[in-house]
Amino acid sequence: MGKTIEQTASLKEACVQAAREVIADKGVENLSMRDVARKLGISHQAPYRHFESRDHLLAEIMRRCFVDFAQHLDRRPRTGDPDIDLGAMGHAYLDYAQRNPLEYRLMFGTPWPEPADHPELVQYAVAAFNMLRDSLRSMHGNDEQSHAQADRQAMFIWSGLHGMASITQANVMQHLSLAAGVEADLRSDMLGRIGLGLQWVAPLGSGKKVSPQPPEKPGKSRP
Amino acid sequence: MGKTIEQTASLKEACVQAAREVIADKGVENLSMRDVARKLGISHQAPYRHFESRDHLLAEIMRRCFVDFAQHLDRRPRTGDPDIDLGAMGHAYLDYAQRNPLEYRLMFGTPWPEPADHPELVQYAVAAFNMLRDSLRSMHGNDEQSHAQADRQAMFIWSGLHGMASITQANVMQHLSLAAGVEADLRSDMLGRIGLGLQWVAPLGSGKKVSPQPPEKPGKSRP
DNA sequence: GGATAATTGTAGACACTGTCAACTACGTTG
DNA sequence: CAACGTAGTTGACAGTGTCTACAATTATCC
Repeated sequence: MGKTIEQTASLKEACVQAAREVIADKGVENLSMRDVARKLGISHQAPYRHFESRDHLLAEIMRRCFVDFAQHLDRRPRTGDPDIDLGAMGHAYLDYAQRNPLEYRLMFGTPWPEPADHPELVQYAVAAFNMLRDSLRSMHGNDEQSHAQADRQAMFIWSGLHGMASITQANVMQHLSLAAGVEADLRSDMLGRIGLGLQWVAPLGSGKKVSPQPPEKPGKSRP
Repeated sequence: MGKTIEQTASLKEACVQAAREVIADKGVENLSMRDVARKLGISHQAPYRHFESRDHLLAEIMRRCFVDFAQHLDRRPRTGDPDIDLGAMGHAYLDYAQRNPLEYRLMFGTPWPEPADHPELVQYAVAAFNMLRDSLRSMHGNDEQSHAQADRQAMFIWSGLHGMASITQANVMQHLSLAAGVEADLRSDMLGRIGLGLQWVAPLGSGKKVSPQPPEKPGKSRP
């Protein structure tokens, strides 16, 4: 049987597409090479001509997700004000996670294959992170100290956003019986708190110990 | 062949133990019912007398992890000062994740089985979350407004901690070429920022929109 | 052009998985 | 003693990833 696919040259492309469809309705863990082969009407070994293994196929899909993700972050509206633009980036991050749950899960919720075997994947993932880091670095000086501060902020932001995104996707909040209205305004609240947390600087005499309670006097949080 | 296991009554227990060992050296995704059966020298179907399916075995293991985890959080040192004790809880959380990476991954990084089929799992997971929530609620009033504020703080803390824990476990930081010293003090820094973020209260006239940049005047973060 | 080599796809096997069904051994209870 | 429920065994079945051997097609080089 010869070529049931239109584009004979792009079976590789077709595999990726088919795999994404399979993932979409059966989940990542239930994606099988034989599924994509069946879906394309080709032999179960054909995909192996284009992808060394199931992991390599998955890695390619993940890589593309990171490209999409970075583009999504980059295409956010910009005002010129670094603070507001940073907030918009956080918004864009959570937006992507909410609108592309499968892709987000794939990138950040699936156990990664051995990084050494998939250097391109790592490279594109780092590129996505660098969008956040560069954004922050541009708001500080150019010395080592400022870079460190920007990186700390980047890790803080990423942690908060990723944590919220993955908790949201786990559909676990419905079991927590949260107080009324909390779930509805969660995103705004989280972004606000993250913004405030960016202000943190380690106490002066901090060799090892850093007291976890904040300095003094802000809002009427504790009535 | 009769009973190669000492305690004949506790084959169920032995299965759980064997499964945890398999997970420990082959990873969750590579845990197989037949593996645990082999490890115990019993037939491949014997475990099915005690666990309806692989998912049910996994759910039982996860449930126990949540028990351990809650105990670990509960046994943290206490000073009586709610702020400091809360900080210690964050510390304990990250500590558990760092010292029990397999268990943490199992609870928070593995796709959950259908919650409806495993109500006990959900129940124990919620109990762990409630330790954090109750801790926060005890620092506020008893009205609905205060409860909502506590729940928002709980979600914020959990997001930050979980985000950091899972990023750390993913071993991805080594690829980010972070500025010197950032990775070393990351935990203190994160806890400090989370503590500061707890102070956030939504701007007064906030119907839907909340500006993401913080109010005014805190530390010398931006030189 | 024609021989040669590389690429692409197929077919069959192997070892592995989860799980269903039928079977055996045994302690309890009527 | 007979009936029965329980725990464990054995054997199947439909899946899986991937190895190997094979055929067909296409590109390359003299």
